[in-house]
Amino acid sequence: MGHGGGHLRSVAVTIDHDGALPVYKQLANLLRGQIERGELRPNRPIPAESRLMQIHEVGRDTVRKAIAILREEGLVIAIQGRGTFVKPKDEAE
Amino acid sequence: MGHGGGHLRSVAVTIDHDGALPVYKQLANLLRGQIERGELRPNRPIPAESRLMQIHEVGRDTVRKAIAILREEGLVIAIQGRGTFVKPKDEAE
DNA sequence: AAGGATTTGTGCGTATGTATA
DNA sequence: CTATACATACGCACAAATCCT
Repeated sequence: MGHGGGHLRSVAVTIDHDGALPVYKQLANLLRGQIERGELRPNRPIPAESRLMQIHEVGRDTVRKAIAILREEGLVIAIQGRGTFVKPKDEAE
Repeated sequence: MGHGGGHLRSVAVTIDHDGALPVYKQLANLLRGQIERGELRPNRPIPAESRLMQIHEVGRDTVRKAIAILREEGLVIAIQGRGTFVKPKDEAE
């Protein structure tokens, strides 16, 4: 289950500014993929907003909207002054 | 109870999306009433744009257009990074 | 204890795109 | 074509919490 197919599928690793999907949704999908593949590990911080802005060349508003999606999905938790951390799978809401 | 019954109150407290007046003008009227009745007090901030969006279920552009009217009327002053504040009555332009 | 750097939280300023009446 | 309304996107500024020196 999860996001579907277990076989190879092309997961976007770059942001398409002219794509059909809004940039913040693309970024959310990108980060979700990194979490699901373990590239961003549980209880570890994801890159800071300023880093994500640099890496993907987007504004802070876009970064925060993307992270907001992951927060609503319960995938990450943001802590003021510390960072945004990947939740372990068994984390209760 | 709820919204104050059906008294002869000419001041709208809700937004009518199908009303004759544009939503942003309705919202401006609503906020102006709250200021004049002292529900929004001088030198105090009015609810943030994001709050007004949630409360009245309108978009940001609509909120900003409403506030723009109050600014032109000299009722409030918006300060970037801080908020939008009710001007005291004796405030000079 | 004090100060600075980092990071998230909040809020306004502005511009553009899309849809509708 | 214009006015209204919402969504997206970037920028700037300040507050609050945390961390480090």
